[in-house]
Amino acid sequence: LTDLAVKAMAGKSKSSGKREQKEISSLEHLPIHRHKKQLLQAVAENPFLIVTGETGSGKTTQLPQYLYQAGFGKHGMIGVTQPRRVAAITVAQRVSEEMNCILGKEVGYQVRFDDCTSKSTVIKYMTDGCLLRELLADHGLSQYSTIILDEAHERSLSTDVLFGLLKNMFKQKKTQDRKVPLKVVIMSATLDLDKLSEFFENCPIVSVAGRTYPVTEVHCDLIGPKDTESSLFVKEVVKVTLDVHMNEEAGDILVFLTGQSEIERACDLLFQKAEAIDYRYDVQDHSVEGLIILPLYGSMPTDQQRRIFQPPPPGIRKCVVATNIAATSLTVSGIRYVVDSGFVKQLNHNPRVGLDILEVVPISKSEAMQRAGRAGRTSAGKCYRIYSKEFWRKCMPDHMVPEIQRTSLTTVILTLKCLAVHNVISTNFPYLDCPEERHILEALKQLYQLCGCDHRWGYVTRLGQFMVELPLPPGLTRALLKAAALGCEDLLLPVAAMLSVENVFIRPGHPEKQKVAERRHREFASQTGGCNDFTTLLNIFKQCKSSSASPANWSRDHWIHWRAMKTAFSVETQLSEVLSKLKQLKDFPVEEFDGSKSELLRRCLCSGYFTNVARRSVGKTFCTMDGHGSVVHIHPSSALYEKETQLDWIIFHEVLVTSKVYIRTLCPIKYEWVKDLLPKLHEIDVHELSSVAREEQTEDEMARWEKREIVKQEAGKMAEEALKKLEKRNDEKSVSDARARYLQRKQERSKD
DNA sequence: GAGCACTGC
Repeated sequence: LTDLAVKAMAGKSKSSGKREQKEISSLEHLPIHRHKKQLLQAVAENPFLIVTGETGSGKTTQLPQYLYQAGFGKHGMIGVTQPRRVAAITVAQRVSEEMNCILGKEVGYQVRFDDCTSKSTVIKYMTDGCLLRELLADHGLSQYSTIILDEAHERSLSTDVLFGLLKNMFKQKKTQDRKVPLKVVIMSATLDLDKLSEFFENCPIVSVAGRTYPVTEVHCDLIGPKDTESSLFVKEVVKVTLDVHMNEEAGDILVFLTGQSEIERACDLLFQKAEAIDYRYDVQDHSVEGLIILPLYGSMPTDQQRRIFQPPPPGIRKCVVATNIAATSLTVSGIRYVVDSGFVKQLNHNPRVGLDILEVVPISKSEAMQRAGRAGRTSAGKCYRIYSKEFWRKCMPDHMVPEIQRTSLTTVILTLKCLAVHNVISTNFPYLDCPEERHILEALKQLYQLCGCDHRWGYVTRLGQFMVELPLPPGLTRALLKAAALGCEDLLLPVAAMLSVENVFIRPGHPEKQKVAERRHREFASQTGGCNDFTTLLNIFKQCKSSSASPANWSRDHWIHWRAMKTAFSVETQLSEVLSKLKQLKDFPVEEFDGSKSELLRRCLCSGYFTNVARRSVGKTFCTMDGHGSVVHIHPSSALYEKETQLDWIIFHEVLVTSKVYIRTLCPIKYEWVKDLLPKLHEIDVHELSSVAREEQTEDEMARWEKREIVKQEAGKMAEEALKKLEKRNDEKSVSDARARYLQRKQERSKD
């Protein structure tokens, strides 16, 4: 938890410094204090309540204390959820200080890998994912008197699921075994409040003033509705940033860009204005005419992040060039100017091609307002937007599409079914924003394929109940359970852990160092035969864990991210604990293995990844067998890159869509291993899986055929769209190749 | 011959 601690400290030093100057009585000057009576009365009289207020209103720290003082904690804990772990920890720290008690006693927190609560805990801060886990174990949330969902406007996947479940609990009166009915408070910035209120039985809304300063918004008109090239906005951002630096009064600048490469390019350009210094190879302070330039993104080493929070020397201006991480996760103090690129990198799931695509898209108006707000935390500020008013009107949606409408829903559907919500279609389950039906159907199909739900009507299976206990993507869960049944989970646990954490391979910016790192990485592959990326991950895990020197030093010497390795070790421990509990159950499956030992790992992987089977097609390309028939390429980071022609059938962990459609982390398999599983990919009619849900059992054959045909047509359209996107990025040669492949595939299909 | 935002269990 070192890294979390660093971030927690960064936030803490700021707030505790403030607190030292003021007495605890200053809490009474918080904007929320005036609403204390009104809030307590509203909670007492209603099952649901919405509290809205900007940053600095004190709602997160004060409302739970008010409720506690008013006796709401007598019949159960007051649970407060946060979308992020650091937030849950820091807020709990702060409230325990305010209440003058030891953290973990009356006030505690729970996040993954760290439960800091006790029997005496009455106010519990936690991540929303943790509460969802608790709900799986205790459907009535009997430990709690009150649930507060904080930061609801962020619409995290878990918060959205909790919305529906808590509303259901109220509707179904599942709270009958309670002494006192459960109270639910939703805390949100001012977004769609009427809709939220309507959703929660027309509950009252209490508005609390914030404590922020005015931010002047300036449109620079450098980007219009027609500008979509990402190379464009980096230049424009740099231009505006330099303008701000030259012409504006003292005050630090926060620049919002889309990702690491754009940030590095922008920093390079900023430096070029003075002299050619490559900041990446030298961590000493550099300044461009009184400007310190600091990149900030998630995968950056923590020791470099520390400098972000330090104030600049007198007379020097600090400029932080950051990803969206600075919008919510990290607070940089002293910011007076924000430069907004207007774009964000977002992972979107497309059910029609079954691919996750990471794409650069315009932000929403509410996200732009959130970014601007970062300039008004300590004094009045200014926000420079590089895009025009027309871009704002035409290209930016009012609100971000919530995560539940953008991601694969397999895990969500499994969770709901395990909570006795068999009917997952919107006509039954209350989604605040309903995912498209085809998202739900695709999730049902995948769940069925992994044996998590039943063929008839999609009821959850025993295996599905085991699966929900493991915090892993469904395919990987299935593979791990297979391994456990065969008694070889030690082989798969480290692989599952390594696949759960961010990429462990360090890719240095310096070309020479990059070669050294690459050589080191290739050794890991060749040590275990050089033809299985999963085994390579297992190899790294084992070596790092058993390294005689400190594992941290070992990681540095081998160009491996130590931070990610530490997380992988924690994940492996947790998965191992969950698995051994499951194995103690009487009906946990036990199977015999009849193949050779060298096949064991791959055979287990097949049981979960047979939905990710591909077969070699023309040249170095592969064709997926999941029904989409997408053409994919092996990513150059794979040990099997440039060994394509030696391969026939393979399974892969993930797809990346960048300049081509790449598959990453893969291994060869034999057709016999998946032969019996493959029909499962096509045999099921997804509408049958959900027919009970939609109460359409009587629906006649014709209508179903029609629907199936529409789905097929859409899949075809989507393939064309995906290709069009690639054409833009590729050169003419590869475009014509792609087109040829596409036409060939189309012809082959029509023959069938 | 690539280059991947951010969370969470």
